[in-house]
Amino acid sequence: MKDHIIISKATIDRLPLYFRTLRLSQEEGIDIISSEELGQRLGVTPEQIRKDLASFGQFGKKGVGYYVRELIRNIGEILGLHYHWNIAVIGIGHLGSALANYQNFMSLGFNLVALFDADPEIVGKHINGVVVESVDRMAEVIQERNVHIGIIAVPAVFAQEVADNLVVAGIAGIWNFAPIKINVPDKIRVVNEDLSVGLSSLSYHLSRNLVKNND
Amino acid sequence: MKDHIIISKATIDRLPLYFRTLRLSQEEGIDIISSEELGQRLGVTPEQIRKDLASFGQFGKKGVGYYVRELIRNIGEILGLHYHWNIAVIGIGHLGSALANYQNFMSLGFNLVALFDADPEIVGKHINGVVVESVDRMAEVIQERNVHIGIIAVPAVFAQEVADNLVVAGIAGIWNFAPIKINVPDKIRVVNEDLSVGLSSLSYHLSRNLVKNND
DNA sequence: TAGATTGTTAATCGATTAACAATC
DNA sequence: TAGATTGTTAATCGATTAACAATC
Repeated sequence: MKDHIIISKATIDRLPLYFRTLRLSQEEGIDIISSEELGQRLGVTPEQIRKDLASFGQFGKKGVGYYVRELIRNIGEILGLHYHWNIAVIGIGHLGSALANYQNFMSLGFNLVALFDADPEIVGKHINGVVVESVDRMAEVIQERNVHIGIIAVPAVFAQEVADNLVVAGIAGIWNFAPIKINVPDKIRVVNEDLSVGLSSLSYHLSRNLVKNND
Repeated sequence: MKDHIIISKATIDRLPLYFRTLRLSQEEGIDIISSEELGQRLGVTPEQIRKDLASFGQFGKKGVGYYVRELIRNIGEILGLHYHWNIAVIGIGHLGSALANYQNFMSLGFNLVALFDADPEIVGKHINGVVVESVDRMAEVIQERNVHIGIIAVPAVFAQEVADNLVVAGIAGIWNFAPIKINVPDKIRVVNEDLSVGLSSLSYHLSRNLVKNND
């Protein structure tokens, strides 16, 4: 693996897509797939796929294609899914419980090991086999259960406070669903998931259709 | 508005961010804001903000900054939020109900007007003031209630079928949460929301930290 | 007027697409 | 061997950053 070279964010974001589509192909009994065929299945050009993969090594066989099983393993390792990170969800409202129940995370190899909420009514409930703890116990539970990734699903006003506590507790990465910028030390990795972006961009494009049709 | 020029996707995706941060600033009583100050608040460079806004017109005052109230209105109109699109959620599982309850959509001006599920146990329930209809009635309900945007929150295997039905019913845009590529006619706008991308990219970066620290 | 800040043009950087030699 | 398909290099395209003139 050429890990001295910086890989583009766009490439990294496409890898999960490749991973998932390859697994589907595998279930269909496909053993070997060309970049052409894979590209068709996920709406990406074959050149793009070859370029993306080539930045990590030579996974294909010229004149043949890619061995599906092998490529799945390789992409999984590139993404670090084989580490089976322990994840915790903070804020067990509608969104938090949906995330706690989201089976796709488990199928990617993540382990849900802790849930937290501030509401005494919710603390003690079981979701997806995990009991909801009080946020007061966050630091100790995170250390005990060796949580690597914290998923913030609390209202925006509490997000920074939760982030601070996660950092103190020794979390490595944060996945933030609160619609607000959180500030953390540089060594902590943060990915923001902003649900209003998708819907707003739809709105933008639909409006433009209206304008165009009125020409 | 210079709508003959093609605006970059990256710019459009930042507008909702500006919009939200401006509204927060407004609540704090700020009337005028500079690109410098706004940039600090959302972690974007001031040049980026000025460039983005300038592609739609001249919204600021040189030597002064941007009038917050006015800029909010302008960005809202660029994004087409003033059209108050009618939205429907299909698939009222954990994720679907979380989306149906997500207040941020309402605050952006979207109207939740319909919910659909295939499970008779779920049909008839009320969520966020809207009753869940059977998917069998999708076409007629969508037309009756003039639904513009369909949010697909069904399992991947049913996503294409749902998309086809939405298209037949005359939907304008689709927001797809199913982890699969859906095929629709070109005139239909699709935005894919892929929750496994964020978590996988976190995993990727955390793995690289491990590798680096072992040097 | 002097200071501040926008809007725009030019320079740089990064990502995608095209082309093709290498090779299975 | 001939055909197919990768991996890589070069060319193009697009987005960000830097610089600064315009002007409030």
